[in-house]
Amino acid sequence: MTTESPLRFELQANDPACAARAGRLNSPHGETLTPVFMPVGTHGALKALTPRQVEETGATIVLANTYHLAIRPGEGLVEKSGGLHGFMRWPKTILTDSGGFQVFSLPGTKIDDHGVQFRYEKDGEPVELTPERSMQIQMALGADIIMAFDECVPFPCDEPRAERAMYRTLDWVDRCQVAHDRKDQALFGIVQGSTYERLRKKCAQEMIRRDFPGYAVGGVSVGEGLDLLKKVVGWTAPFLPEDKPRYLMGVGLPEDILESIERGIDMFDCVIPTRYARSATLFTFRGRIRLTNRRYRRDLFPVEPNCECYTCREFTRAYLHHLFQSDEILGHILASIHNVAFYQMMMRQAREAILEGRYMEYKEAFLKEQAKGR
RNA sequence: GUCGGCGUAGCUCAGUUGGUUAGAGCACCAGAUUGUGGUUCUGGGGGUCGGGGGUUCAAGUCCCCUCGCCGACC
Repeated sequence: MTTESPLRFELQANDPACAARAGRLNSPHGETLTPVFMPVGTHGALKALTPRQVEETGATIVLANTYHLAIRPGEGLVEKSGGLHGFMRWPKTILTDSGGFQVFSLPGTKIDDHGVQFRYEKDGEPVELTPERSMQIQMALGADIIMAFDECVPFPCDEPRAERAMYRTLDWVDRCQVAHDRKDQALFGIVQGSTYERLRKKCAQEMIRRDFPGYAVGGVSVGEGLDLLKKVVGWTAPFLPEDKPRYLMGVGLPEDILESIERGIDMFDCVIPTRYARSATLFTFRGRIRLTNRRYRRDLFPVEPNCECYTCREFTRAYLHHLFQSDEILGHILASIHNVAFYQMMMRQAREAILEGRYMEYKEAFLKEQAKGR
């Protein structure tokens, strides 16, 4: 049985030397070239950026969050506003996360087979999320891609607990499929299994059997580090269907992303470019720089000379240093523009390299250059 | 001129009846941040305790002189 999906994924190229792939992902809101990085706009906004500025970075898909939007402003209002696309005025593709990660990231949650109770809320009412409720919210929000409600365990996690969470995730994904009845949204399944090869493979098999238009690898970016991340991806990605997009959730740093592309991942999201931007940490081909450092006080060069973003075209490091020292909002804006643009540039280059069959060379050169900055 | 109050980190201040190596907040410097609460966390550099003298085993603390600022009164 094949689920009909509003998503079309076309594989364009496989790198001859590794599992890296280039493809095209079409949603009702346009085309996205893969591998792709999706900037995160949890509350229906990429912090510090207008949708126009986000588009100018080259991003064609962004992420928002079920849990946060259900609490405020409530999915009903969003639905009345024309869904997330109308509410936040982002015309391109949107993916919503299910709220599953908040089980891991928010303190004071109570979880059982039925669902999760969040007791942490400081403002707004305490919330309960179940697979059904998560689907209900995500259908109202109206994103093009929505995620199954899963249980994400912390790291480290012993195998029995990881296994219980994995089977609960499988049970919940069945309930998500039953509850999801909108044909203009694609529901992705999420592979869990912590850092255990046996569980990852089992979970991948079970997800594939349920036939989704795309598959995510979840339960990473919880503090496991690059070595384990590579292993987990290596145990999972090769078993996922070739003709469906593969999404590594919550990752990550440039090196995390490049290593995972090599292992066959197509989609990424992470708060790092935007969060780091707000604390003055900017990405360059020579590694990260921290603009608040005194050494940039009189630095009249752009953040990254080879970057064509608005920030790098127009402003010096010294000016950005000054903006951060003065707590000017513009510092956050310009830094966010650059970091998001930098990630998009990195993904374009990776894609080009795959299409030309030289991905490994590209990755090695990129990482070598990054190391020079240290 | 007289009387009173105050001088401790860049800033605002705490410092017990005299008792180890004088503290805090902010600022500054440097790290951390992975399906986001613009946060938060973790380190670090900084002091002739206005200056000088005295009492004492021991003084930021008590005494004397002196300098500066503030207030009140002549």
